[in-house]
Amino acid sequence: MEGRIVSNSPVIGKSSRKVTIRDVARVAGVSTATVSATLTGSAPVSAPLMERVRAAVAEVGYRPDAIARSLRRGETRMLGLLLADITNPFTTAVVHAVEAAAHASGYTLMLCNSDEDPAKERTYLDLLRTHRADGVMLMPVGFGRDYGQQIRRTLDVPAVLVDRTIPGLPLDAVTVDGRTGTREAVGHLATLGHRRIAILSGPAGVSASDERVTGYRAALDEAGIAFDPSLVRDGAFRQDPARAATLELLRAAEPPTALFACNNLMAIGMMRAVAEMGLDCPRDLSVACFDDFDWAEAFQPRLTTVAQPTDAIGGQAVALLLGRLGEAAAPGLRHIVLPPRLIVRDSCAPPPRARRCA
Amino acid sequence: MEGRIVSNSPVIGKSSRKVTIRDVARVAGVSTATVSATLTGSAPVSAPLMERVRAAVAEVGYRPDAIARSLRRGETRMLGLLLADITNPFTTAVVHAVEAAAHASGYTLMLCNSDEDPAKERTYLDLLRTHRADGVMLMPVGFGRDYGQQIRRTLDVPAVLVDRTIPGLPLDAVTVDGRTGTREAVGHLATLGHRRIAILSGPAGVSASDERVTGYRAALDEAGIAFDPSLVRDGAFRQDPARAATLELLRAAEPPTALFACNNLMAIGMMRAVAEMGLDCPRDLSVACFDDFDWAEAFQPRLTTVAQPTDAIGGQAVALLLGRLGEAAAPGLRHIVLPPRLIVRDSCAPPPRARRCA
DNA sequence: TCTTTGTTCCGTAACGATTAGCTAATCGTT
DNA sequence: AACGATTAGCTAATCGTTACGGAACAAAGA
Repeated sequence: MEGRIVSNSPVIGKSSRKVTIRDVARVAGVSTATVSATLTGSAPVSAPLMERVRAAVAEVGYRPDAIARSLRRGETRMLGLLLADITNPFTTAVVHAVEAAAHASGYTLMLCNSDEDPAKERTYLDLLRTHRADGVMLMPVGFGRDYGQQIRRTLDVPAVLVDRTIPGLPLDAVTVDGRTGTREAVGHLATLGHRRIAILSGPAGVSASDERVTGYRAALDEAGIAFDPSLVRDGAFRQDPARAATLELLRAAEPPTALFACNNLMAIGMMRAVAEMGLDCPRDLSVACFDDFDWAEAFQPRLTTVAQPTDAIGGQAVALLLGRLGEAAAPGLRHIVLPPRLIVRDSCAPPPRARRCA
Repeated sequence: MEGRIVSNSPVIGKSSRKVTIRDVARVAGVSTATVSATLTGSAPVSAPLMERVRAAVAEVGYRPDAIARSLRRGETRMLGLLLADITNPFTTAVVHAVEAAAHASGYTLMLCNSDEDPAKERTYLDLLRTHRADGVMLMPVGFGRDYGQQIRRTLDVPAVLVDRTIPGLPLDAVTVDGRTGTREAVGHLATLGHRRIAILSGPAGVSASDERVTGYRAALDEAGIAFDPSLVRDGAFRQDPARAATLELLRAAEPPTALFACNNLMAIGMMRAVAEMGLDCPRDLSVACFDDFDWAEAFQPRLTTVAQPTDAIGGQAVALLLGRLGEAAAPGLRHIVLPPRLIVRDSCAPPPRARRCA
């Protein structure tokens, strides 16, 4: 006979046979109903039987099967977490809070990353439906009227939008006040004396970007600075486009003296461009951005940022979603808007009048 | 009658009634077996019937229920992803690759974050068992002999260790060659003329840390530099301990002229300390670290780093795990060791002899 | 005409847990 | 002692899907 089996089974693999509730019942000498009752507490069980059941559970090494339970109960205790970009530190900070809150409430997360691709997002929305997630937290990537409608059609469970809202999509949402945050940061620049302040925006139509641009214009108005459309550049919330846009801005005939990036990725692209141009910050140019980094304290220039309350965002998102899961679902839509916080560091200074004098 | 129902149902909620395969079968005038066969292709179905089934599926808006399918088939097409720290950019880069690979193979991820807590890790291991994940990818947080045994007991499906190995835990693994990476980086510092090179290590006993310290000593040997234990400080792979350790090192009687941090978090802590001491890098002090950052090009000092191939790590981890899932599980253990890459930037320079002369 | 060989398709028994519905048994109360 | 009320535990149906064994029927060979 060929094909001997060498008995070195070092690799942990699938176990021999599934231990079911029936095995426990048999060993304990009770019915499966009683085992279930002791384990879930759904019905009263006498102390001695409980003891026998627990002993039997330990003896046979029984773990209840969540799949079977989900099928029967009609709930999975799983939440979909559909992200636009898991690589983004802002996202991961939120995810961290979401995970903690969900875990504390006995929910597990299904990780979905759309990679900024609306098609992949829809695929995942479908997947979450088939896998019967009890609810979904969504950082949407698309925009436009049709987009909202399509999500609406695919969605079939309670959902919460995180970071962005979608017009015409009636869902609970948790966002931060991008208008105020940007207004304060740009106001800070204006106060320092800057008159030509450029902004790197995200895609037009995305709420998080639009709000921030609105805040920018508000700050300009307050400072009595005329709005110059050529100082608003779309950096698509991504690093490379932001870098390119910054280079264009800085090479223009009349370059800005200050730059504001609407998110962290664009801030990196912006700073690369600044470094490439050989400019010293904040001497030659002042910069600031939305989103904070934990390394902002450690590298030069120490960036002035608008920090988002990522813990609160994640926690509130889970709270909102779990609120919808119970029977007593409040009727109206809920939109929680959290305040950002301006952190002033070293990257902003008065504009270089010296250059003009020289 | 009190309690009118106001017909403003703006919130998307649970749908009315579940559409099952039976509904499709009824509408198409076939058996549920035939519907299943057409949808999964598990058995031959004639063209006309297929057509009718497909039409019926579209008509009633049927989505197969993955929970029921999992129960019946005994596989969930879910993979557990048990992370030590989702906030770490290295981790998220790997997760990004893992997600892409898993998604491409039709698997969904269950996101678990142990937050560097062995107890939470075990809780999640249990949970993954309960939820019947088909396999697990694990970035372990503990160490020591007992630790491996405990994981072994809890684990019940194929698993792959990522980034770290555990002695006595016979599992497939994907890691990078930390020894070579560190040896090259520290060698680079030695070549520049540094003799007192300090290293911030992770916890002793963690493979990723031990390897890197080994590489450090190898580089010292090659350069003919005597090993000085006081130049090895445990930064626990975390930011604050690394900052504290760096301050101690720099305030010592005979401070090092170069610093190497064994991971990204410690690099940040290290740089904070350097900034706090008012030292200019690389003039006063040279620094380098394991792990690369995408903002390393954008801020000062532009850090010299040892970049890990995160895409490959994630991709290989999934490949290894999926390989174990099929019937034809290869007998032996597999351990894939990937090469890191030294990226030389501006943070290393010859040591400041000037200081000694002055 | 009567097998034989193939094809489709259907009925139905799992998968493993929960729970509605039921049967006894126990306990006070009158 | 009889009665309802309460309780503990059991049986069996159920969740939605897949896969096994066989039925029905057509084509082909004897």
